[in-house]
Amino acid sequence: MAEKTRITPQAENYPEWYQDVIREADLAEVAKVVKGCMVIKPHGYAIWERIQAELDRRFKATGHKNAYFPLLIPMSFIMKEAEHVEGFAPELAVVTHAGGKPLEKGEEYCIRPTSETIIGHFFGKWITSYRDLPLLINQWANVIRWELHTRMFLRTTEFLWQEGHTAHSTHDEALEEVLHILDIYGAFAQDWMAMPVVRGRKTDSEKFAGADASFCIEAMMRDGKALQAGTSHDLGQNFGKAFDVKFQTEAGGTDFVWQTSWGVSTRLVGGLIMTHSDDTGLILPPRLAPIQAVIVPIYRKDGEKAEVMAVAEKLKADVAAAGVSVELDAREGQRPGDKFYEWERKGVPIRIELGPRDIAEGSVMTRLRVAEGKEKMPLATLARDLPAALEGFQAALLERARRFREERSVQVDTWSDFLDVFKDGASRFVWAHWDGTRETEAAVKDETKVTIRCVPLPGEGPAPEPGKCIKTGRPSAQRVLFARAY
RNA sequence: CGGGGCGUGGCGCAGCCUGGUAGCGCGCCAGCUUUGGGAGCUGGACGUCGGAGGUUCAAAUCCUCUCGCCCCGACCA
Repeated sequence: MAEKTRITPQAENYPEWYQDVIREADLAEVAKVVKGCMVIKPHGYAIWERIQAELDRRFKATGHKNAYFPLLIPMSFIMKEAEHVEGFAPELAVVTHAGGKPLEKGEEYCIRPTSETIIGHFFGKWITSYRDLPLLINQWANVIRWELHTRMFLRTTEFLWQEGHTAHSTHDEALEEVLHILDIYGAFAQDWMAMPVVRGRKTDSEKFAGADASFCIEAMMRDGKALQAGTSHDLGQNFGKAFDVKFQTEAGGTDFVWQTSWGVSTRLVGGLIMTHSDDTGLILPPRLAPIQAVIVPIYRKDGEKAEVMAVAEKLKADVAAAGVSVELDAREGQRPGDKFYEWERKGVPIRIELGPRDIAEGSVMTRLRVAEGKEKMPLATLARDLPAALEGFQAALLERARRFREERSVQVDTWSDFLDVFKDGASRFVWAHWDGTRETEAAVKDETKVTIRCVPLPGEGPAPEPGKCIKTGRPSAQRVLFARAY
């Protein structure tokens, strides 16, 4: 029988493949009626909810508290921090009319593109003493940035995220917070998303508008491009000064607070898709899969149906009791083959087939989402063994992703080799020397569209060794990460 | 904003050149037969052909304007 090709193969057209996977897994659709926006459908939103739940747990475990600030920000606030204005002004959506009347100049609001300014304002009201510090706040919210090019999950006009905002009495403490959060992001990406990341510092030209330094985690997608999956910023005293957030120090003087901000967004869902999925559809790591296991009952006659469904219901209850999120696909009118393909497209990690033959043998046929064949497992102990099987699958996905990345990571020492790696729009992770100047970085970008993703933190990437800049030949202390990026 | 493309049942498309009263596939609904890797047959529902104006006896088709979307470039989590 002819295989239905609902999903464009990755090798044929990667962007098409990405869109197809999202459609076939029923994660989201382009809103169309609202420019650049998307509708996150239940299966996609459920993944985001699982991401939220785990990150929220980790933030709270490290002393952060959730709060909520207004969606609308006075335009005057945005104007207060020079670099911030310059960075965000072009992509603001501004409210110019309200209550049936135009707003006066100076009364306009923008819809938040990020909340440093309005949170800075309130920090100024809340903080008076070193005893009020550190102040550790997180907000789950939506933001709007008027992007020219949008792609579902990766870059949409409106997106969901969390933004952490903290204030500290010393720069050392603020920097510690910035790096601590980066570790949380890195650990989450690796342990929950099964997505290996490189932790690093952004170059000056890539850093957040208004930050002294930006740190990031960078992941490799299956086309070799890099995805910035999370950022953590050392804001210095920039916003403290702009919003007059002063405090009395223990010694009796006054100082401006040292702030940080950090965030991850629904972009993570895009990263998840592009880290694991294949030409059959979505692949989800069990820890983030809304449905971890699906039971597909198989029967011919009504008599068989009653027996199979009874056993299936019992199995479902046992599996659920073992802590596994399980669904029994009892839909009529669809043959098992249909259901198999559907759940594969949706990325369910393990499928359990249960029919009269299995019941007679006291077993079930199982199949992991990434596997050659099926495995027979005893019915009696399945519920007990399933959690371990899922953990094994989680680990296997991480290992697979890690191997994929390593195979596409190279150290490059000459400009011609560099051009060769990135020719025809290809991308890999290239570790190469850079002279540290903005000019050289810009020259590389202009010529190749390749950017420096980050300067790796200690322990990331190749061990630091001096060398010569790939473009200018000038001295360099360590290799940095180059790649095409989303 | 520059270059290219496209708007026709829910989705994907044909029809347009050469005007004649809208068709195909998938999906959907009903019934029967099926059900261990994408089922078959029969019957059925669903369209102001993106919008406005014009030419004409007659416009999905020709002309003008307009709106929207997609792809490629400059901004970005």
